Amino acid sequence: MDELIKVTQGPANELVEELLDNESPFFLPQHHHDHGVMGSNQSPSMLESYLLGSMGYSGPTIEDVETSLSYTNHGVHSFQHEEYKWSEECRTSMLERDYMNKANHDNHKYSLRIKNCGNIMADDGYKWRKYGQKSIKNSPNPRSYYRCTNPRCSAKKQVERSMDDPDTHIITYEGLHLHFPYPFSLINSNHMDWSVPPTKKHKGPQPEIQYISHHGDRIAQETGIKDCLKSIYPGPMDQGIESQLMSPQGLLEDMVPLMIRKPFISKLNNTTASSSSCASSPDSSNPFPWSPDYSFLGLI
DNA sequence: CGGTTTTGACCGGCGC
DNA sequence: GCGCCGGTCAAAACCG
Repeated sequence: MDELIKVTQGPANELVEELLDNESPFFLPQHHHDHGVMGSNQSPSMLESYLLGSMGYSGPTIEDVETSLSYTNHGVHSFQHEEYKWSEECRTSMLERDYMNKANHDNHKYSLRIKNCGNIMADDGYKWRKYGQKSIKNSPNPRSYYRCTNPRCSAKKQVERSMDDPDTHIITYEGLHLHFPYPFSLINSNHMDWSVPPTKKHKGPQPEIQYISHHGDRIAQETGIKDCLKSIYPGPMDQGIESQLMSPQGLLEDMVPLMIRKPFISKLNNTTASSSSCASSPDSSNPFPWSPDYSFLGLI
């Protein structure tokens, strides 16, 4: 556990190296990686234990989400704001006020109700692979099962339409993401070329999610987010990279993962330098071997 | 051709 | 023990 604490106290680039390293204490072999039963009988990894124990982290609380909502919106466009809109084409895709199903809040499992427009699925910033679909008893809508495409990550989610509102998706997340969302992507090759922004775009129609207020304190809002990103970004933060990070696609800051990550990021912000002694990545030519879409790692 | 989705089979938990 | 139900697997189909 001392090693874990030491890692969190290192500078951001060292932290990333740790995260990239299979031998890192952060990435001890996961329990029940692909065969775990969703539920309470899954023994936590050391990371989870760490989050759960030493840091007093017990999964996202309602307060975390509330705090993150206020953080990401800076009071500029509250969810009660009657003029609040995402865009002309897609106005909702927002977390409803009753986004959290407290009944499912235990065991790192929680549900969100996300209202969409049309068929556009809420993009929470992670890449998911569908691994199953089941029709649910007493429900006309099937439930889809997704796993995070990052092989280091055992996060899962289930998505189904609400019975009472076909525009509302009920998304149940389980497990902790061990990386950042993919839209932060800066590397689109097998080499560490931070200067080349990615050209890959999402498939299909995407909601025009706008993180910048239509009305208010845009600069102040950007500044806060930039500071947050700079504290965890492993490479030089030139203007191009910054614009990528700050692109509308890159910051779905109102969505779930960042809500959960935010308390942890604030801890990273306050860290001081230390060394780490861990080995290199298994494939040093590709720092992100699981997917070119993942540009840098983080913790959720 | 490789990655993703679909879909029926399989499995385990749970209630009766 | 049996049946139901939800979750997962894995082969086939699909797609870019």
